[in-house]
Amino acid sequence: MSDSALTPPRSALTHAREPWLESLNAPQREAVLTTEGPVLMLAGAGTGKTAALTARLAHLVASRRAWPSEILCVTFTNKAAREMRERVGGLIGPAVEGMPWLGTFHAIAARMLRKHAELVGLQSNYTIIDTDDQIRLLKQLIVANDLDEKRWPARQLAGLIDRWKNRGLLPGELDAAENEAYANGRGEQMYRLYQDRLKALNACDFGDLLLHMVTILKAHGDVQAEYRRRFKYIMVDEYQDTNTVQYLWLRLLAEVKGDAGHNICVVGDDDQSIYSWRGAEVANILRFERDFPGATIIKLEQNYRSTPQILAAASTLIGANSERLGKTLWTEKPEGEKLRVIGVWDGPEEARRVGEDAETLMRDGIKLANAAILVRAQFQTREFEDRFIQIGLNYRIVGGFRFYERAEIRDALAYLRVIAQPSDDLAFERIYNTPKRGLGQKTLEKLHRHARQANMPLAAAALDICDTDELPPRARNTVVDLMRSFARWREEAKTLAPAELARMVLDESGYTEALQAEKSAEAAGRLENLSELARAMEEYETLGAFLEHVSLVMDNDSADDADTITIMTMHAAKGLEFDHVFLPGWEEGVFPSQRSLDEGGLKSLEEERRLAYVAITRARKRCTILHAANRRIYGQWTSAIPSRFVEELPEDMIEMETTMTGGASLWRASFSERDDPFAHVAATQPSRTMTRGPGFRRASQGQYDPAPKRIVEAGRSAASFAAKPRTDIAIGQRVFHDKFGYGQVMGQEGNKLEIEFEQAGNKRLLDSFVRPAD
DNA sequence: AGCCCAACCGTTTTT
DNA sequence: CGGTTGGGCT
Repeated sequence: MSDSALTPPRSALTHAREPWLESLNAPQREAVLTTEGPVLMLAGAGTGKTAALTARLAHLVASRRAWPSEILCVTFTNKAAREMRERVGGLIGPAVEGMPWLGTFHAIAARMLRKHAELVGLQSNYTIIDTDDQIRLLKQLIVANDLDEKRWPARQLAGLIDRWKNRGLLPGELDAAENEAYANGRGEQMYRLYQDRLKALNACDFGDLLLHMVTILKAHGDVQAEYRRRFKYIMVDEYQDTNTVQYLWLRLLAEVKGDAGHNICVVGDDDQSIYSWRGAEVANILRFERDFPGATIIKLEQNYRSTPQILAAASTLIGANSERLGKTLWTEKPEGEKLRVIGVWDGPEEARRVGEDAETLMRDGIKLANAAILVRAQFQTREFEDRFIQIGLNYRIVGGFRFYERAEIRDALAYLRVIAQPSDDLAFERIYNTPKRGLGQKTLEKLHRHARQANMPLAAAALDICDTDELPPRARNTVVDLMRSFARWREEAKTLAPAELARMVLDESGYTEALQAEKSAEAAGRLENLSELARAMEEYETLGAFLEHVSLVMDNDSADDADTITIMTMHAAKGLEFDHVFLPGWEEGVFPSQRSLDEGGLKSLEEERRLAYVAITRARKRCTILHAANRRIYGQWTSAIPSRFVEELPEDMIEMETTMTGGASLWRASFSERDDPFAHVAATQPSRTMTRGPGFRRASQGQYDPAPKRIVEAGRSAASFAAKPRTDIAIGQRVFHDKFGYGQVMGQEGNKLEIEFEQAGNKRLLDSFVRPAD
């Protein structure tokens, strides 16, 4: 169908004008040219999904089927949206500028909601609160309703409410069991109270953005009709990750009564569904054909990324799952290496081994940026970090706290929010005693009481209360000062650039000063982050514009160009690719994780398997899987058998290696434990057992001598080949390190330093990790 | 109001 | 083991 010969002249013309079609394969082209009716594009890993999606978008515009403003194109992350915009821009030029409806689910829903806010009792300038505010608000409600916050933690309630919202459930729509889940049947009541409180604050949380829009679209046919008319085409990326409320929202926008359905094209891969724990429903993609009858299904199966060996291994592994739509990846790439499966003694050895391999890569002239270590859980990163610092290997850990989640950034933003929106109580509460200015719980309570009585926001109440004698003189003076500052800042905000205002506020509030006084490594980092924030604000004309951006775009991609190996979770690696991929920790209890084995049964085990599939398919050239016999988890030495996923790999695609004496037989012994008929029943398998045997003793007493022949001496390690000692650092000098803080240089050897840290003790590391102290 | 210590807990993460 | 949190003490 995709061939131009089969389609009339128009297509020939199209080809001439649309050069991007040339580089697509047949199914990709079919996906681009099938513009009418529902389309499900099943795109396996590395099959050029984004290329097809962007080409389709470009095609719709170039062929005049729709104006850019008539296409709704939804992604999950800002990164994906940005990438799409850039790539489409590369194809059709500045026309993308006029694509207001290309963005994340949340950004688009927020935009719609601004327009129709009054239909759910909000004003169009509503605030979007994040998880932190959400928890604090719930905590207040829990206490106010005489619930024991210890027994019924706010986190748990927040989790429940999130899940309800993900499923599109309003307070009145919970069934009995659901309601029982919190505080003996008070879940629904608390949910309702929370929603009321949000409304009173003119705020909503992330879940509400979509849920409110679903409510509006359902109840107001005119609004729904308006959007249906507007969106001639709808495209959805990563459809397997959609949750119920997103699905409902899409249906309301796409469905046309009495018709086969709108021009909705969804792209996804059921085999890469790894987010069920945050509400994603694989069922959405599995059901697509039934939801949108007459759908065209197009499979992208030609992989442009990996070697045949990597694909075969991944395909065999995922074949063990049930309920798949089923795809078979293939490639024209030449034969490559087999996958390596390496068994090691313990965690430290695993890290040493990966470090050595990375050094070998460097010696062979391969850039470390082409390699990645993908772990199941964050705790695994530590072992690598320790080792890499020791041998001076450049690394980068992706994940952890994101920029806008850091306390100092959130504090700074809270100040700005109070300036922009005096009614933002949550922001006010956050900073009214940050930095410490001697206002405590009691003052806050009085403010709250006054605010409630006078029915005004906290900030207004604070101003008001100073005319009374409700507060003791000291507190009153402090509050007066603070409110004067806010009045002044609000005045400045009218003329000053946002970035300048931020600097002024941080200065005058005493925030900067308090951090400077701390003198710790952390504080220095925080100050750095704050200037980063101010720098980021330079691009914005108004404070309001910046805050809107921040509430939805919470990402922090600092693209540094240093040649570093990347350490990140498998989840975070989805969508990325690397020549060389290391997959450590393939042990029962680590991967698949103990929790997935204990809870969730087969379903969650299959999700772990999909995660393994995602991880393997990140590799372009070489994939190295490791498993350790012993590992320290939560301070306890634990021994484990290799992951069942290792067994599921096709034998002829892998090369086994073990560094342990006794060799493979030891592992075979481990495998044979699974002859136990219950071994494959997740919950009954005692997969992680404590060991008090020789292994435990040897490892914990540090007497284990790692096969010395394999260890590259630190002094000769690859990192120091290009040793260019820094001229700005000398022995005896005081230096600063982001993680270890201040220290004194005790020795220098090439680009390596020996430093006696004030807090962290003696360390050897690369000079690029430190800077001279001021 | 603020500091310190003990108890607790411990996947994956976006917006 | 190590980070966070909350309660209790000063």
